[in-house]
Amino acid sequence: MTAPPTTPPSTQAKPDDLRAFSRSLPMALLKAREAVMARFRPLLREHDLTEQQWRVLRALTTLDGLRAGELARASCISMPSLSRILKTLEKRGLTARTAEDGDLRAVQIAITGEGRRLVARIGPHSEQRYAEITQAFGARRLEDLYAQLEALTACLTADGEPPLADED
Amino acid sequence: MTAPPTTPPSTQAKPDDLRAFSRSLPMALLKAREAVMARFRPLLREHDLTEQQWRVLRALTTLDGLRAGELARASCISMPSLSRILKTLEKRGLTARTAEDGDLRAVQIAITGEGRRLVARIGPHSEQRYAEITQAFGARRLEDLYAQLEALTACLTADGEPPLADED
DNA sequence: TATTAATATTTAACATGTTATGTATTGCGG
DNA sequence: CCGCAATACATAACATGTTAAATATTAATA
Repeated sequence: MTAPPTTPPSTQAKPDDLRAFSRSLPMALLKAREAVMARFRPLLREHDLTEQQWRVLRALTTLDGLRAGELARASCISMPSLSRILKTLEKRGLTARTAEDGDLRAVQIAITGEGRRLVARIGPHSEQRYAEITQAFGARRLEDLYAQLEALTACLTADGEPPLADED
Repeated sequence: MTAPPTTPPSTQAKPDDLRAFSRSLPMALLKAREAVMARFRPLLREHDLTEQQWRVLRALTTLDGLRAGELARASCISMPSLSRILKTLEKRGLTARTAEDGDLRAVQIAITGEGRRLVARIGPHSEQRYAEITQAFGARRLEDLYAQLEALTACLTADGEPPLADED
């Protein structure tokens, strides 16, 4: 009873639901992400940047003058977190806010010259780590993995979940 | 100009390194994980459990009497976080600590009867969400994705990184 | 125009991740 | 037995994730 319906191909004799636990998709994604980030964290730490701060700067380098909401989506950071992160980055003089003309609610975020210089300094090293990972895992396999991850994300975010359930 | 990048579906001609940004492996893994977790979070929320608390209870259901360090590794949670989580779970009467005989430093963590009952109540629903995901994405593709994620993790954690760099 | 709903952002409260440090216990060398 | 490194946890400090509520501004409507 309560047999995990996943029924993966190669299975041993294990206490029934243990395997279902260690074979958790969120865990697998978490571990993979951790393994990847471990390659980048030391580099960012050298420049006193967190992973998320780096994502914000990186996004602004490409897409400057974004509104906060757009920046949040582009960097995969929630608005509350972004608010705090921008406060920190502004204190360091790496970004700046400016109110939008037409809409006084909106704020446009820009990266400063100093911010750009920092990204320019770190960028090449980051690319190098990326190249190492690509080489270690294989460029083709990596492309394949990208495709599968995007497919999974699309498959789960597109629809499938009725907008809202019911009971609190 | 500075067109809002709200969900650009097909990659067009974009400023060179934008793609490198949106094609970040950590981001891809993050998005996929988010998409998956979105299916489980409402369920856990109904029972006032966070994702990490659930991982701990789930691990203890299978492997009871683990030491804190072992539990941390099994559930992919850092020791500092686990310490806090166990405090919360104990207050709710779902887990219990007991000192180990031979080694007074070590602590063995056990799940209580109430904890087991809670897991038993949530488990089937969780399995159902899992089955939905499996069906939506395809069982075979999912197995393939597992294999690739594990390969990537192994490939990056095995070696490749000299133990420690140099400068401060 | 006054009211109200919707939008963009911020703040608050709590839980967790990350890094460094503290504390108790064990094990070892002298 | 004593001093000391190593081990197993716990705590602290800061940054972020998550959820809900607050604030300010705009849009919609009566």
